[in-house]
Amino acid sequence: MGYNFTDIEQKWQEYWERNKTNKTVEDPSRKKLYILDMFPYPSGAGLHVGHPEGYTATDIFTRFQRLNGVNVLHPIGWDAFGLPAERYAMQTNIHPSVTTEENINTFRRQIKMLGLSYDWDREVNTTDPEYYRWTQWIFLKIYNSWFDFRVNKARPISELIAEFEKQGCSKIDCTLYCGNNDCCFNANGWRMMSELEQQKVLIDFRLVYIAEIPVNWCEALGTVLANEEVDEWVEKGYTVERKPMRQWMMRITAYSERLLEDAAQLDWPSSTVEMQKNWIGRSEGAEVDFAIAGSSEKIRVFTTRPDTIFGATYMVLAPEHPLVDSVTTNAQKKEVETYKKQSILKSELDRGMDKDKTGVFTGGFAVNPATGKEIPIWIADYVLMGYGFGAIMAVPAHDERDWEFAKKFNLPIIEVVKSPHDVNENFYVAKEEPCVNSSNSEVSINGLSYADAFTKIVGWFESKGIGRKKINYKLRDWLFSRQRYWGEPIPIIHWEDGTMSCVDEKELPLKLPNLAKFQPSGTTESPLAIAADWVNVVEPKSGKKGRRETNTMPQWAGSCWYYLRYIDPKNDTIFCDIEKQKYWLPIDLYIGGAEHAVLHLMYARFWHKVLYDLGYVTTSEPFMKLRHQGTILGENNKKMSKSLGNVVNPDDVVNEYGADALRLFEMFMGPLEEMKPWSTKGVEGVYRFLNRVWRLYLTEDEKLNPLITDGQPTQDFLRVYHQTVKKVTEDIPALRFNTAIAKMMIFVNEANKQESLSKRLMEQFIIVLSPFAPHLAEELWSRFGHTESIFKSASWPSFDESLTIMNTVEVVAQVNGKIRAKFLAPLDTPEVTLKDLALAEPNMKVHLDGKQIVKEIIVKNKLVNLVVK
RNA sequence: GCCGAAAUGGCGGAAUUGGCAGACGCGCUGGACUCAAAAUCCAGUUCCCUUUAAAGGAGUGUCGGUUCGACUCCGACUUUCGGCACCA
Repeated sequence: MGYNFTDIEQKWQEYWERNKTNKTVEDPSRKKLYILDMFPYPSGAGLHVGHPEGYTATDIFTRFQRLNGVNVLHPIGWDAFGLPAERYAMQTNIHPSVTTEENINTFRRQIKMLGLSYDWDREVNTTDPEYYRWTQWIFLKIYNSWFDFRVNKARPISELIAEFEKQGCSKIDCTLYCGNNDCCFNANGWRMMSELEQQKVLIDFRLVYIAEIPVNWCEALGTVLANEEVDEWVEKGYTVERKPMRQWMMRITAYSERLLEDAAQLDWPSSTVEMQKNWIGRSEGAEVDFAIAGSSEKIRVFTTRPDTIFGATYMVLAPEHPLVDSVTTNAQKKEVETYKKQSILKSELDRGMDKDKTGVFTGGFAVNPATGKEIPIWIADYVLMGYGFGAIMAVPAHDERDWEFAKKFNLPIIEVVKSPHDVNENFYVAKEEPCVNSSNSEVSINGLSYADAFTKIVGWFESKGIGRKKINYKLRDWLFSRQRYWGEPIPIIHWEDGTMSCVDEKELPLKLPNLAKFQPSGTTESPLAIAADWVNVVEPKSGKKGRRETNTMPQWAGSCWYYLRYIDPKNDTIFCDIEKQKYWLPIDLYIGGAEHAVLHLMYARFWHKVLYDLGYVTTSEPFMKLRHQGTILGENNKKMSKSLGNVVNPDDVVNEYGADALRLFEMFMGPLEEMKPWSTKGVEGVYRFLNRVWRLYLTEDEKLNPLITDGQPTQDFLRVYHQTVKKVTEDIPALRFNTAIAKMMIFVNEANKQESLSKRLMEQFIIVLSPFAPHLAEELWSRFGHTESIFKSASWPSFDESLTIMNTVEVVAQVNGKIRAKFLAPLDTPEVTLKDLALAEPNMKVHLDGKQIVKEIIVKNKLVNLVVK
């Protein structure tokens, strides 16, 4: 029988709720901290033990900081749009909003049961029209923006239109937007365009645009998936195929450089920064144009090895490349068509699976600008349309893939970098050796190192107007539309004349229509297409007919800015007041799963940067410090899963041991960021500790322990106390909760040995314990006669460094680095005395007997090491 | 294949600046209390040799190096986990 945690925890949870103990308001006179948990998706399964891990960590930090007088914003809310609720609706015809609300209620109850100190007045829910009104509003802000590479930031599209009206696109490098300069126009040209033509031009500039692209279509789900999402669903057994479709895209690629650069200053796990870096995939190289023999057209390629251009013996286009048809000769047409069809059907995943090189000759030839020779043009699916220009110059001698391909199809291999072996036997990709066989009448890079050859040959490209230095990124634009019902409607109307317009800001939120059935529409459109009343619109003035966009936003949209809404959750004139942001931003600590390393964390940074450029947010980065909680495995050391039957339900743990025990155990298991297995015995261990605390303070009949008096503590116990305060004070900000708890256990063990206990110390210890076990702490605090919450009436105790130190220390005596004796000496005993004390140890004498001391190492308060021969 | 992280008793882990390896907890062993059990309390618990103690030896994934001294620093390797994967 332990203490009655059920009553105590319920009592204090009700107290906090009634008294709004955790309510937070701006107070410029106080230091602030914004401590955030990753937005939970309220699934039907309820909370699992992984949730309380991160939540408890931030809660302890929050409570600790509040006890230190810091004004802490610590909110929670629900990322509630998403496919599971919609799939449930397809099966049952129960509206997703109904299941969503039920799930949220479960999550809220469970989270409150854990005693987390959220300010519940700031709770947000992405499916609430008052919330997604602003998601739509931000979407429109992004849509109505363009990225100006001249100033490296987003600007309102109206400023671009103003510029076009004045001077056309003369001051803009159009190649960065529409890929060529062919469409360029002057001010008059712009004015002469119809509205539809103008809109088409602007599409290439907007940060949100529609494109016909091959996407990952999942028939069973009735929706497309982002590249990043494909694996997840394929793993679950769904089939994902490639299909060209009209899709909404967000131009995240415009921010490649800034997302990369700014990541360096963030206090994030290095592995996460590294993953984002790899995802962005910056590489420096050159773009070069290869003329097509017998044509005025050119093939543009990206290469990181322009130094090897003299070795380019053939070219490869991606099967989807727009020039494929025009370079293909009649003789090769059939073969090329067949190959194209095959590879377009294959998903990128399938293409990657099979590393065996395949391809076909188009019959066409290009001219290598360095050698002047004609080289064959092939198509092959090892060249991807989505990277670079979807075309490569193949240098088989110095590239693994090109070498394999050349070997298979008998294409010439020419050594242009001095290689340690015959390049016909194997490729050589290293950059250490100088160039060879690389000269023509205008330029020679023979004998030059990689760096010098790179500079010289790119200089030659530039002088000839056929190429230039180029930085390329792996990052691709974000596929933003989903053919779903349960998501934010995209506030765009398509008119019968082909033009598009935004839903007026004043009409937001554009609410989801009520549907009775949620099955896919049968076409590739979302179920919204069925809601005729909602979809079809007429412009009141002109009578022009239009159709609403039926795609909805992906689940990531709502979580891209939720942390801003928490700052100002009820504002109905703006998504977040800028003055409030100035106080609260940026987020000082963000804790959540590592599975969001690239997706959520990259998308949110992107939106934040756009809003920053447009002047709606005050910082360039949202999350300054990020940590991931480690996965909690089942008791059998395997990932928790229903099929393995090793899932632990927090409800059960709380029922049996209480929330304080659950919190304490999750923190005691090991380092926050590491993966670690659950242990029911371990929960019992910390539960025993809480009971020891209870009994230390209260007698059997719940009277204050009579040993607690106004007397003085012993020197030794006073030291343990100060050591405990120090350890916990230092460990909490460093998120080392396991060692902080260990020290508190030592304190309680020592306290139990005392013949009398200082009331002052014992009261202070409750404060030290309170961030970890807030319910128990509140209860004990009240037993000392306090009438207000510990978190309102107490402040974090200070420690005296000098009192943490022992005045007698144990010193180790070593001979040749091996411990031969230990002895006690007063603190700061001089070295000479330490040596004498060591020499006096009987066992030292044994080991020193007959030997000569050649060296003495004496470390004050620690050790004496005598080196002998 | 490439990038990143990790490896310490029977188990989770501690030792953050090179200075007593194994804090704290679990488990286990013995004891106290009890008619008995639970709960609680006390003692012990890295391994080997030893009747015990003293004393000794080995020991932080493997091999080697630096150092008076290495879990900690350096080099090579093994294994596990996470990510990326024809990215030109």
